[in-house]
Amino acid sequence: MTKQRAVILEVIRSDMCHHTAEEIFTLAKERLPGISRATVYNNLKVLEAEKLIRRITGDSLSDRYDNSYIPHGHMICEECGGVKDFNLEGFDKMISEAIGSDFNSYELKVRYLCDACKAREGKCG
Amino acid sequence: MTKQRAVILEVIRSDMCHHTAEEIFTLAKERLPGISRATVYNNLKVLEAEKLIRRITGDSLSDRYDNSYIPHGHMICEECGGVKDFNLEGFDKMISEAIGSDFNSYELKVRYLCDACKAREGKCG
DNA sequence: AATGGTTTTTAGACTCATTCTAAATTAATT
DNA sequence: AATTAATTTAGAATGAGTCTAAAAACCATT
Repeated sequence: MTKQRAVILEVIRSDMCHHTAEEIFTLAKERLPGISRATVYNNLKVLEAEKLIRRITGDSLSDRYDNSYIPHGHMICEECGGVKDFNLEGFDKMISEAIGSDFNSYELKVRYLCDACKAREGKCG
Repeated sequence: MTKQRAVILEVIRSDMCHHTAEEIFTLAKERLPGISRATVYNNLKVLEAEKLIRRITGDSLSDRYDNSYIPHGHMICEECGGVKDFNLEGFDKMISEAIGSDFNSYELKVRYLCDACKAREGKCG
């Protein structure tokens, strides 16, 4: 665990946002001005392999990172792009039965309209 | 519906594979040698907006396309990369309840080890 | 079947996230 | 301290996807 890797992990754990690699790079640079982009990418891979973080793909152009490796759902507002976590009771068992096998992990993204954007619907401005 | 768009749709519907844009481009070119990559990308967007196909993101470097717009799960073998479809009975209702709202669509990917790769595990060669 | 207007296609340039590379640095081990 | 292995760095390279501007196809109306 180098100091670069520690800072990257701290950045990811410092809030509940799902940051992109670029955002993590910017935040890490505030503490380690010399850190390189490649180091961020390298360590994001290492940290995911160590199951300390989880990569979430396909929400935006760039991948994002979740500070928890434990699988859970992501609900994404189609209007504002905001991402929230949610859990599904008994979901693991349900998947195992559906696919007829154990599994290693899953990724679930639900696209919806969040309350704030729903309230704004149809209004001007 | 131009002839380019028709060919692209036929290519996607011609098998149960989840092709990348590049693969679709190559296959479409066999029938329309003059077709351009940009046309493929444009039409994939149009076809998804029309709910005739569905984009699946994050399985590999490039996006893939499903010949059905109806949401369903994808089970992806971590060893060979093979993708299969599967369905979850009553899943829609389960999600609605979990997120406390209606939703527009979802994407579910499960990573596992397929039977063929499981059988190969630990063997040499 | 010519007209004018809109939509689509095309080729290639462009963007941008991510990966690769090779040299330099750091950490770990003897 | 010397040796080896792992990590970091800067920048080049890759490659999926987007953008652009000009040409072509399509459409509705005379």
